[in-house]
Amino acid sequence: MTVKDVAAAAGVSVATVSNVLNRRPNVGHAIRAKVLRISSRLGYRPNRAAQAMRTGRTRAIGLVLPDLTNPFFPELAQAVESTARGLGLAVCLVDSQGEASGEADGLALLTQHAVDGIICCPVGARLPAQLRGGRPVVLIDRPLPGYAVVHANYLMGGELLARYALRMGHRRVGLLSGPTDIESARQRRAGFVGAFTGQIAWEIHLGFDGVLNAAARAALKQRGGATLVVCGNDLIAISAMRCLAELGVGVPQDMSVMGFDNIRWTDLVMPRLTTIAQPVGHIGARAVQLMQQRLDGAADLPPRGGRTVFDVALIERESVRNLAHK
Amino acid sequence: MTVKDVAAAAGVSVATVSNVLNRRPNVGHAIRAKVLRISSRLGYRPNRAAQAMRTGRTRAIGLVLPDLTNPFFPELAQAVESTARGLGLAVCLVDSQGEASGEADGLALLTQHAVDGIICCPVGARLPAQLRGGRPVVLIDRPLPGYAVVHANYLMGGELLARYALRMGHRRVGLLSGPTDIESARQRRAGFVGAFTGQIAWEIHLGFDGVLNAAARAALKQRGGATLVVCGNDLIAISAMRCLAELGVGVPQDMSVMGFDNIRWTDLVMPRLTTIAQPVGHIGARAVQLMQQRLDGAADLPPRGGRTVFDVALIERESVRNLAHK
DNA sequence: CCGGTCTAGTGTAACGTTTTACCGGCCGGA
DNA sequence: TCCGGCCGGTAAAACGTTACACTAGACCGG
Repeated sequence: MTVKDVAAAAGVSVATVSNVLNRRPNVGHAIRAKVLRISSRLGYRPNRAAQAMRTGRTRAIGLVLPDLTNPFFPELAQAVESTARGLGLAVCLVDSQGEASGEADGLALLTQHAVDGIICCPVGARLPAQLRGGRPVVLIDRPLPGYAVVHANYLMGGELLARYALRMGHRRVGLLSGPTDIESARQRRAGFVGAFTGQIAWEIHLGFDGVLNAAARAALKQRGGATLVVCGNDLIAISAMRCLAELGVGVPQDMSVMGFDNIRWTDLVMPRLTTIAQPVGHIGARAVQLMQQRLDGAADLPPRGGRTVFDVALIERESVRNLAHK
Repeated sequence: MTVKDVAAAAGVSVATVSNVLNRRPNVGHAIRAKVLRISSRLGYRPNRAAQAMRTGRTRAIGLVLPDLTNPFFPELAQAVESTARGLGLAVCLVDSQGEASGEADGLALLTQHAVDGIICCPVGARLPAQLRGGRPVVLIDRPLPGYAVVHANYLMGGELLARYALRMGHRRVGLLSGPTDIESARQRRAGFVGAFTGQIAWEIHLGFDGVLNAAARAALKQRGGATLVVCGNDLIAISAMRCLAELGVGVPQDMSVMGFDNIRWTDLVMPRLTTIAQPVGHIGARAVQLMQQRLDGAADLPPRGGRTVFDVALIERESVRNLAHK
C-alpha cells in the first residue's frame, strides 16, 4: 500500500494524495473527500521510513533512564510512553543502569536511529556530546546547565518534611541523604536542612538504589540521640526500616523514619511510610508535551533550558511518632 | 555525513563503500582498508531511515508489556533492552497498562514504525490481528498458540513450593492464586496443587497487580484452618502479609506466606519472603536472541512457535514457619 | 479584451541507501 | 593467439515520501 496505489485508485496524482494527507490547503472539497475515503478503504498507512528520510523526522523519541529497578522510573516511563503514544510518538527506551558508558551507548544508538528528541534522566554531571545533534532534549528530575528540565519541587519537599518533623516534636534527627552529585538529592537535603531548626545528629550519603553501607548501618545502630531518620528517597527509607527491624529497634516507637517519592511500596511496608509524593504522572506527561512543542518548530522557547517545577505533597502515614505534648 | 562523502574522500564509488560496510566479498584488501579507515575517521554512521526504506529493516524491535509498575517487568525490560542494545537493536517500549485497547494501539504504532519484530507479554487471550504483518513475534511469560514463547518453568515452581510446604509440616493451606485466564498463573497453581498432598482449605483468584478484594481479606481473616497461604506472585504475597499484619496475625508465627517471582522487595519486607526465583535476566536475553535469529533469515525454526523454558529455584527466607517435628 | 492574480492540481527531483546489471582487465588453458 | 571466467569495481535504478516549480483554467478590475 503506497501513496501511488491510493493515487491510482482515486484517479489523482501522488502529489495530491500527499497534499490531502498532510492537510495542505491547495486541494478542493470533492477530491479531498474522495482521497480520504479511498485511502482509508485501502487501509493505507504512510511508510514511516520514507517519511523519515524525506523530512528528517522519525516521530520517535528516546527515553533514557538510569535504573528501571528503582520504582520511581517505571512509573515515569509509563506516563511518558502513554502520553507519547497519544501524540503518535514512539518511545525508544534506554536503561543506562547507572553507567555513564551505558548512557553514552544508548544515546549513540538513539542518534543513529535519528529519534526526533530525547527525554533523559542523566546519570552523570553532563551529557555526552554525542547527542548534541541539535536534537531537542528535555531532562527529567536532574537539571543540567543549558537544558530544559522538569522536576518536582524538591526544596519544598524537604521543607515539608522539616516542618512536619518539628510539628511532631522531633528535635534531633539523622540523615540518610542521597548522592551529593545529584542535584535533586542536594535540593531535598537543602530544603530540609534550611527549614529544620533542630539538630542534625549525623549524616550519611548513600546511592539512590537504597543499599546501606557499613556507615549507615552503624549510624542506625548508634542512633546518636536521633529520634527520626530522614531519608533521601523511599528506597533508602525502606532499607533503613528493615535494618532497624533487624536491630530490634521498633518503628515508629523507638525510631521514626521519613522517605521521599511516595513509591508504591511505601504503602505496603510495615509500618506504612510517611513520605513526599511527587506527581510522577504529570512530570512525565509534561516532559513529553515540552518535547512536542520543541518538535513543532517552536522558536519562542526559553533559550537556555528553563525549568518546570511541580509542587509536592506530604503523605502522612505511620512511620513517624508524635513526640509533641498535646 | 553520507556514503557519498565517504566515497568521495576515499576516491571510490558509493557502491564500493556500501559493499565494504556490508562486508560483501567483492572488494580487495587495499580498498577495503582505506574505506574503513576513512569512514571511521569521518565518523560516518549510515542513515537508518534510508537503510530502512531500502531494505525494509529498521533494526528496531517493539517491547510490549502489560504493566511496568509490577516490578517483574522493569527487570525484564532492563534485560531486553541491554541485550538488544548489545546487538545494535533499538527497543520501542509500549506499556499496555493491562488494557487490550492499549495493547492494540501500541501494536499499531509499532507496526506503523515498522519495527522488525515484537517481543510481547500479551494482556489478552490472543494477539490483535494488527501485528500479523508477517513480523516475527516472541512472547514472554504468556504462551499463545502459534507463537514462540520463553518463560520460566512455572509448573516446577509450583511443585517446589508444594514440596517445601510439606517439608515444613504444612498440611492445610489457602491459595491466593493469580488470574485464571493467564496461563502462567494456571501453571503455578497446577504445579502446586499437583504436588501438594495436604488439603486446600480455600482459594481466591486475584489479579497479578496485588490488590486484595473483599473475599481475599475475608479469607485471610477466617483462615479456615490454613497454616500457610500460597500466593500467585510476590505482589499478592506482600499485600497479603500487610493485610495479615493489620489483622494482628503474626507472620510466620501464626500464618506462613509464600510468593512467586522473587522480585526485589521480597528481600526488604518483614519478614523476608520465601518465594520462587525465576531468571528474569536470562528470560529477557533469550527472548532477544530468539528474535535476532528470526530476523537473520532463519527458516529452520520451530514452525509454529516453540517453547523455551527456564528452571526456577526456591528462595528460602523467613516467611514460612517450620511446623515439622524435628 | 487583456494582463494579473487566484485556485486546484500535476510532474518530478530530491532524500541516502542497497543492489542489480554491467564492464574492463587479468589469468589460465587450449 | 584467442576465448571464457573471475576478480574488483562502477553506474544507475530502485525504495515511498514530500516539496518545489509549474500550469491550465477561472475570475476580475481596468
